[in-house]
Amino acid sequence: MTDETSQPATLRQIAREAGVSVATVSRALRRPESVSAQTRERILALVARHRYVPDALAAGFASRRTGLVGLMVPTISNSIYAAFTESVQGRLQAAGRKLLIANTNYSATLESEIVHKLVESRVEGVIFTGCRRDGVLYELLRHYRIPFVVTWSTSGDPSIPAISFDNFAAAKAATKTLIQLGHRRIGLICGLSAVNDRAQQRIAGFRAELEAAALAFDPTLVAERPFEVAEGAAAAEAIMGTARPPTALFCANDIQALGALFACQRLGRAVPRDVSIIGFDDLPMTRIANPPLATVHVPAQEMGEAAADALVRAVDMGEPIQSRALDAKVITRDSIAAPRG
Amino acid sequence: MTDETSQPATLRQIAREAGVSVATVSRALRRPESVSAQTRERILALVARHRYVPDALAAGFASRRTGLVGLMVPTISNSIYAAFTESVQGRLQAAGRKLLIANTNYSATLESEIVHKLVESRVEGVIFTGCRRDGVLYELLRHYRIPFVVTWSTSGDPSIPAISFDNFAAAKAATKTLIQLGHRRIGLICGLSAVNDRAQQRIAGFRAELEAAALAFDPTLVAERPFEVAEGAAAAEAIMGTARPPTALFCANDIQALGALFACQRLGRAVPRDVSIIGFDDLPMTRIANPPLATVHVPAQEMGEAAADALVRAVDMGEPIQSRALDAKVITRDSIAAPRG
DNA sequence: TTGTATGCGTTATCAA
DNA sequence: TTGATAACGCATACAA
Repeated sequence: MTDETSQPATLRQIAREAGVSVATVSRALRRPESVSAQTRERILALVARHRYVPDALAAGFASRRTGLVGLMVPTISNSIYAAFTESVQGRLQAAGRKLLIANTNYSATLESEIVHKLVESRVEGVIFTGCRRDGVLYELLRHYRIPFVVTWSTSGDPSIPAISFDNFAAAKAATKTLIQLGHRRIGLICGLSAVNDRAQQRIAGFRAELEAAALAFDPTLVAERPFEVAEGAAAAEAIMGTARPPTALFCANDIQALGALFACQRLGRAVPRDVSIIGFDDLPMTRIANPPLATVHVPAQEMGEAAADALVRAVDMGEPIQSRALDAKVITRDSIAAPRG
Repeated sequence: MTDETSQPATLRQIAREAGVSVATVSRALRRPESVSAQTRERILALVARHRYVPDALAAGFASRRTGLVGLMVPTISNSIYAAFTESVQGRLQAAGRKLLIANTNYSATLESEIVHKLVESRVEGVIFTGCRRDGVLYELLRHYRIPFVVTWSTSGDPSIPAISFDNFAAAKAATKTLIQLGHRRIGLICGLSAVNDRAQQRIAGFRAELEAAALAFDPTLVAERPFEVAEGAAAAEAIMGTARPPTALFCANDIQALGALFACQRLGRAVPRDVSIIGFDDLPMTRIANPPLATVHVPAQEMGEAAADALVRAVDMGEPIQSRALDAKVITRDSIAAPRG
C-alpha cells in the first residue's frame, strides 16, 4: 500500500502500468460496471498504490462540467445565514456538487467582483441573497447559461426566479400582532435598508401595517443599524430613552432583538410588562431566552434546500427554475403582551 | 456594448477578431503592460463586447494552479466558527485566492471524503479544524504536495503544523479563576469529546486544575452535549437539579453558556449570587448578556488570518508552515463571583 | 469490453 | 512587442 514513486500519478501512468488504455482506466473509475472485473481489479489496485486522485480540473475541462455551485450571502456570522448556508451545502453535497461560498459583506461592488470570479470558475449555478443588484450581473449569468436563483427576497421581476418568503408580509404580520395586543406606539430596529433589501422590505411592511391601523409613523422610534447584538442593545437604549418611549419594539432580526431584550432589562424595563419585544428569524436562542422571545419563523432551511434542489434540476435536466413563495409565520412567545394601563 | 454572438467567446475568437495571436490576448489580460497600448485597447474592447470571462478551469489546467484553498470546519452554525471562517476568507480573498468551505459536521467519515474532493479539485492548501484524524489524510496531502495547517487545536506531532491556542491551558485557567473565587464544587458543560478534540482538551484542562487544587472530580457534574443553546440549558437544569448542585458552572463554549444562564435564571438561581457561570469563545453576545458573561477570549480572527497567510506564503514562496501558539485569555465579567456563605 | 483519436481553452516556451 | 506551438490530464465519440 505504499506508492511506487513520490510523484502524483496520472491516468496515463496507471494505464501504462495496467497495460490498458487511458480510456479504460477512466471508465474503471467513472463507470466501473463498464469494465471487466479482472481489469477493474488490476486498475483499482494500482490506483490505491499510487494514491491516484483524478484531477477534477482536467476532468471538468474535458467534460465541460465543474460540479460547482456558487452561493452569495452577505455574511455567515449571522447564524440565520449560517443555517441557510448549511442547508444549501448539505443538499448540494448529497447531489455530488461542491459549494463555493462567498461573503459579499453587504457590498454591491464586492458582490459584482465575486460574480465574475464565479463565472470564471464556470460554476454551474448561482444562489443569490436578496434581489436588488445591477442587472448586468443577471445578464452575464444568462449569457454564460448559468442558472441562478434569488433567496431571502421575493423578486418583482418574473424573469428573476426567487425561492423565498415575503418579507413585507411577514413584517406586516409581526407588527399587526403587536397592534392587536393593544400597542399604539411601536419602535422598530432593523438592518441598513440602504444595503439590504430585506431590511427595506421589512420596514415597508411595518409602515404599511401602521398605516392600516391608522397609527402615525414616528421616525424617532426607528433605528437602522448593522446586524450586531451590541447595535440592537444601543438602538433599544436610544429608543427607550426618548421622551415618549414606545410600549413595544419590533426588531427585524433576532440578533438585534436579543440585544434589545438585554438592554431593556438592564434599563429596568421588564419584558413584556413595560415593553414588548418581537424579533425576526426564529433563531434557536429565542426559544431559550428569558422571557422566550416572540419572533417570525423564516423558512431558512426549506429555502436553502429548495434553492439547491431547483438549481440541480436546472443543471441536470434543464428544468427552468420556478419562483416559489414559502411561508413565514409569527411565533407568539412570552416577550409580548398587552401594554400596561 | 452588446455582444456579437449569443455564445460565450473564447480567447481564440477574441484573438481572431482582434487580428492577433491567442498569446497576445492572454497577455493583454494577465499582464497588460506587456502589450502595446494600441493592441491592448483593441483587445479589451472586444473582451467587453463579447462579455468574455476567461475560463479559470482551462487556465488552471494549463498553469497547474487553481488558486483554491480548502477549509474544513465542523459547522458554521456556531458563530465562533463563522467568524473564523470569515477571517480566513477575507484574507484569502485579499490574496486573490478562492475558498472552498466544507462542513464536516463532526464526522470523520465525511471529513475524509471531503479531503479527497479537495485533492481532486487540486486545492493549493487545506486548513483543518482540530488535529485528531486518520494520518492517511495527512499523507495524502503530502503526497500531492498540498500544504496544510491545523487550527483550533495544538498538535503534539511537530510534523503537523498548527496555528492555534492551547485549549487545555485555557480551560485550566478558566477553572482556576472559579477556584480562586472560592468555588469548590464546579460543574462542566461541553461538547462531545468523542468527536471533538477541543472539547476533550478542555475537559482535560478542567480536570487538571481540579486536581491541582486537590478538588475531587465528580462525573455527575459533567455534561457532554451537542453545541446548542437548548442543550446547554438542559444540561444546566440537570446539573443544578442534582442533590448537591455546584456553585459554579464552566461551559466550554458560549452557546451552551448562554443556554445555561437562561436555564439558571428560569430555575430562580440568580447569577452570580447563587451560581457563577463562565463560558468560552467570547462571542459578542456575552458582553451584552444580563449579567455580562465571563468567558475565555479565543483568537478566532487572528488564528484565521494567520492560517490563511501562512498557507499563502507556503504556496507562493515555498515557505514551510511554522506552528504557532496564540493567546487565549480569561475575561472576567459579572457572571462570576465568590460563592455565598 | 477495449482501444484510438480528438479536443477542451489556456499558459508558457521559444523564436521572430 | 508579438506569434507559433506544445503541453496540461482527462472524457468521449467512434472504431474495433
